[in-house]
Amino acid sequence: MADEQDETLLESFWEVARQVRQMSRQALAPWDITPSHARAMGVLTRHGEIRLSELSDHLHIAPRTATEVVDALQERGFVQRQADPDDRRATLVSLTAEGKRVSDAIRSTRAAEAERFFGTLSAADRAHLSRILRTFKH
Amino acid sequence: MADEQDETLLESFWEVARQVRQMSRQALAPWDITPSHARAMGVLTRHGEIRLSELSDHLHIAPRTATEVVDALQERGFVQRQADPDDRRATLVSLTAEGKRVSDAIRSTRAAEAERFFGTLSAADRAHLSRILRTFKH
DNA sequence: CCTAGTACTGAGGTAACCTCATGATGAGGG
DNA sequence: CCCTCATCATGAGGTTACCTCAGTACTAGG
Repeated sequence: MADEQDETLLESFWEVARQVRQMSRQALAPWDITPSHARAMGVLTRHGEIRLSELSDHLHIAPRTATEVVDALQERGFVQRQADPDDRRATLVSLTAEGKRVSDAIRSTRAAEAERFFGTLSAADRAHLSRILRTFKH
Repeated sequence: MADEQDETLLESFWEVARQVRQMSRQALAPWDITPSHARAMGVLTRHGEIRLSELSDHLHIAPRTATEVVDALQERGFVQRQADPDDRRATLVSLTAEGKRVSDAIRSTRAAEAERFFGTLSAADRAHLSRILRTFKH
């Protein structure tokens, strides 16, 4: 039945997600950075200087958690906090020069790993998968 | 380029995986059980009485972690430990009657949730997705 | 029977999240 | 003008889901 198939679909998805997660972790090992920190840097690369709350929105995490991520990245010298001149409650977060450098390096390595992972798929299947996944866009 | 596309493919995948995880959590809320515990019960449903180490293999987790999962499920009365008569180092884990009952209930609810989630896809797309995901099978 | 390996578990740790409470600030109404 | 209410970040403390390393109990092979 459809139910049966959907459950295995769910399981297959879970399984592949697990592999993706593991791959991601390995790809990031050279920089000794965690996936969630890397994702935060990706958002900062794409959006530039943004508020902490904006960052948490993009990452789909609670603001409090974004604070922790920024703490960690700041400690490593990858991001910096600045007071928002327009709203003294807010703090703006941005990548440092070092952060940009590392973010770019990560980005290209990740792309290579993704290529290796999804490379076994035919171009048609890749397009298909991409289209199907996009239909779930919130 | 392929790189660019693969990176977004990776991101799309991540995004959908996040939704699936969230859905899973919600579907399990009525039983106040966590996804990882539910998965362990699923393995026990499919395989019956097995060793703790076998359980950890099926779940792709360290044996030590399986110990913790079984501890929790045992405390709730869903599984039981028995000494393996053939090897006194080993312990066999199995579902209790209550555990079986709950596992079945979870299974059908999960299937319904999966149907709701993947239901927006056409039958063809579902088949496609299923096939593509299976090609990653370790 | 002695050594090497295997099965589980205690101890302790990490990543990635969460909620709730609090202090500082902004914004709109009276 | 000030008073209330919402919003921003963060301190404190918790949870889930993992991990490694060390130790104890046991099996198996020579």
